Amino acid sequence: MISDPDQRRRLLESFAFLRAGSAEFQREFFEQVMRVRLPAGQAVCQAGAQCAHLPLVLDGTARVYQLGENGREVTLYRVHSGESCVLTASCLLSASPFPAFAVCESEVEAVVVQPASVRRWLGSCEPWREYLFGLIASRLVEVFGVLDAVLFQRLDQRLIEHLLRQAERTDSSEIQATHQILAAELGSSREVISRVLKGLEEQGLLRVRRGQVELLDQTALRRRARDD
Amino acid sequence: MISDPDQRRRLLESFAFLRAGSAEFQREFFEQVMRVRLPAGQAVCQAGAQCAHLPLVLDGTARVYQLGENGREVTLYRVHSGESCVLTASCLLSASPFPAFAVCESEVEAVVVQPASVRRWLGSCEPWREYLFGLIASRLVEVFGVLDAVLFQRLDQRLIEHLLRQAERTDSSEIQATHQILAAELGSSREVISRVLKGLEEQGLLRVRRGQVELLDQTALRRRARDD
DNA sequence: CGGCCAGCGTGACAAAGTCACCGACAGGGG
DNA sequence: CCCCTGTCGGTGACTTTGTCACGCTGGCCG
Repeated sequence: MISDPDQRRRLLESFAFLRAGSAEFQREFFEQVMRVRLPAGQAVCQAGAQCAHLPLVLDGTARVYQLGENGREVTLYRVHSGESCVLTASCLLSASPFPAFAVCESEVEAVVVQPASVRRWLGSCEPWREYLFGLIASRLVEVFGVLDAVLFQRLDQRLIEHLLRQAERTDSSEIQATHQILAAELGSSREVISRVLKGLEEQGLLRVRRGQVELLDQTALRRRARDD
Repeated sequence: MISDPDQRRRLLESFAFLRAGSAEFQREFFEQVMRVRLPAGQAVCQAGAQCAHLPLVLDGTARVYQLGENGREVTLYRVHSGESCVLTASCLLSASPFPAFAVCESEVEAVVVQPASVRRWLGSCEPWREYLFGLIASRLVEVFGVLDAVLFQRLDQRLIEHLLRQAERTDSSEIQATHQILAAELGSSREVISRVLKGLEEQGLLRVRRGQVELLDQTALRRRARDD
């Protein structure tokens, strides 16, 4: 139950489906939903677990990833503010076990919805339906993209692309990340990332320091990521 | 529009959501839906295309796969009788482009639903909602499984698993498939499949002939797939 | 100061993908 | 019958990627 008018305003701003919904839907939404705060590093879902709630993220990001038996990882996608985790949604609606892991990357502020409410609103609220299906579709596309990258693209290109994206996101040419973290991102292993980075450093495209990578020539890197 | 009583009976048998739906829903369904027959080998969807209809398969199977620029493929999942293609569904509901390819493996008999009907029934018919969400969830799980296999499992084990599944499906120890087809199934390349098969043949686990693989010692193969 | 440990480098090897090329086989037409 | 052609499979040489074992280093903390 959300009663604070400020919080209600915040939810309305963050979620278009809520603005688009009827007054009854909004009333019901505020009544049924619960606010939660999760610390950074908090595990949200374990593979094989049943999902008990659908979280809608207001602030912060969570990372959803696969884990191999040898300890290797791949990031599947991230849940940002205004979004929700489709995997959770579909597991919850079909009572299948969650086939991956999720963890909070930063402190996460969210509201959680009971499965029963998720179901009911699917029947009663068109914007809510659109919202969920939109999420599902975009996630599917993302996951397919990951699979495509893993199978059909060279690691150096993928690494460069990721570094460029990261630089753009933080608006800085210095990316704070250990080789281990980059490996987990791309589904590779630390040693390989080390080697590739070293190669790129020898070509003068970037500089490697403990815990960070500095991009030197972003245009050359972009070119390298495309054709090579 | 489906008017033939036999066909209607057949649809009712194939789709539980239809049996579970109200009389009005059934009437509307039979009225809105159209029967199609696609020959084996018919391409159903191209990457980047917009989906115009949601197909519900009555008979036959379709294969959904990713295609890399160098020509390599991976099978993502198959659509069997009684099922439908979630990718199509979600693309259609969210107007995103289809991120993969789909092709009929055998002759396929299906009914197609207009996007408008898909949407309307989501609002009006609970069993239809359950059906679609169930499909989405199971596909998601499958695709995640493929990604997991590609990243974290050895090719020989994956190949063996696939051959064993195939043998079980056709209830025969002889699998009809070229190395090329096996490679496309697993997201590998022909040469590698050839080499792996040769290795297994040298261990006396199977026999390779032109266009087919004969499994000799299924228990040993099963053991090999597990621990190795 | 010394120990500890996360982060990184490296060499040797194994697994997988790529490229080029060849031979073997099947089926059809002359 | 033979030859032609296209599909299928085998092979060697090489590259890329993953794995394993080990060792170095810089920073933190007792």
